[in-house]
Amino acid sequence: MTKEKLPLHFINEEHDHEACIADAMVQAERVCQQQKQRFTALRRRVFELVWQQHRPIGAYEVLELLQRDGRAAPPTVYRALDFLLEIGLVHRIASLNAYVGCIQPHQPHEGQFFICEACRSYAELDDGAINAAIASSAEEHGFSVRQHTVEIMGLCPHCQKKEDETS
Amino acid sequence: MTKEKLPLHFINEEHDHEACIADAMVQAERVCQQQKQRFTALRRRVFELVWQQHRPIGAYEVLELLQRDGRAAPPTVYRALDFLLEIGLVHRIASLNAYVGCIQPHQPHEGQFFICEACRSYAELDDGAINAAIASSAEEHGFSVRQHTVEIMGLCPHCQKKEDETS
DNA sequence: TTTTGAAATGTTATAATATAACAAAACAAA
DNA sequence: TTTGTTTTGTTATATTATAACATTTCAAAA
Repeated sequence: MTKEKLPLHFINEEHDHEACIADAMVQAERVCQQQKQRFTALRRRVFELVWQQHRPIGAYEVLELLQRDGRAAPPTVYRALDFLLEIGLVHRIASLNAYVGCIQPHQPHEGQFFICEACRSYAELDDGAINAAIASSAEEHGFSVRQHTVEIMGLCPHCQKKEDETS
Repeated sequence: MTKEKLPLHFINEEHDHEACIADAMVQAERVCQQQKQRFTALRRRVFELVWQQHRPIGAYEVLELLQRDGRAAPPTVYRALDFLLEIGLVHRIASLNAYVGCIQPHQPHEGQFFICEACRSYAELDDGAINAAIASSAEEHGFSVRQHTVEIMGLCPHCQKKEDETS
């Protein structure tokens, strides 16, 4: 489990990714049990593959990885991803046609994504101020919100530093 | 030109769409001149088709409409759309793989989109509070923003009313 | 006015992403 | 152990987007 309070996780040197994955698997297991959903071998494997990357990964990339275990076709991957999306274990990044593991699957949420264009690492948060600003703007215009997509592209702190050094 | 102060334009009964389109064409012309870009017949036509819908429209939908004028292939449409995106005359809605006309092409911006899932009409705004919340959250996490995607799905005021009546 | 080079468009093929439809298998509950 | 439901396999195909190269158009130079 990460020590940070914030649900933010740009990957960096200190990050213990083995532990991070293991933790995520346990949490996922729990979420499925709670929701009385089957965490089958396939679903577990797809979730693990997505989580391992720790960056947005395309469905066909997942497929390639999955095919190392044996034959598999697109619907297999999409169905597993759809399941994981449904119960909130992964999120889809619309602007990249890609998927990321969800960092706080225990409580349903939508969240916002900060994605580094250099190293492709990302951070997921559920920022009260952003949520409030959207809700307030929606209310002002009489719009009733069902779902929101907030994807912010740029450079993570680590890659900014690298960029400064080269220039 | 719409009389509303806000760059919001869910379409409704009062909306004079003929005038709206005509106005948009004039503005687009001006923007191209200013940026010394050619507003060719094709680009003009594609812009007009997108604007006419007044809702997010897919590239292949544009293609179909375009083909009524004569033969055309996907790259033709994508190139025109890419041009229009580049100079800010249209926006792409990533979560729908679709395109919308930009309501304030004279000043570059990114904006946020409220999209009605019932009637598919949309509103574009550039809400200071949302922008500020994103900027502040980014700063807090040391993230440097290059571009943001904010797409909010739900029901426009008009369709909420309709829904209330039927239930 | 003609030439010329760049920009735009046409055309064919194909890549990348995603789903439909139906068959087989796995599984949970009766 | 049966039965019905859920999950997965499999084949085909839909949808969205781009690569590569040929042709045309156009504006500005000569």
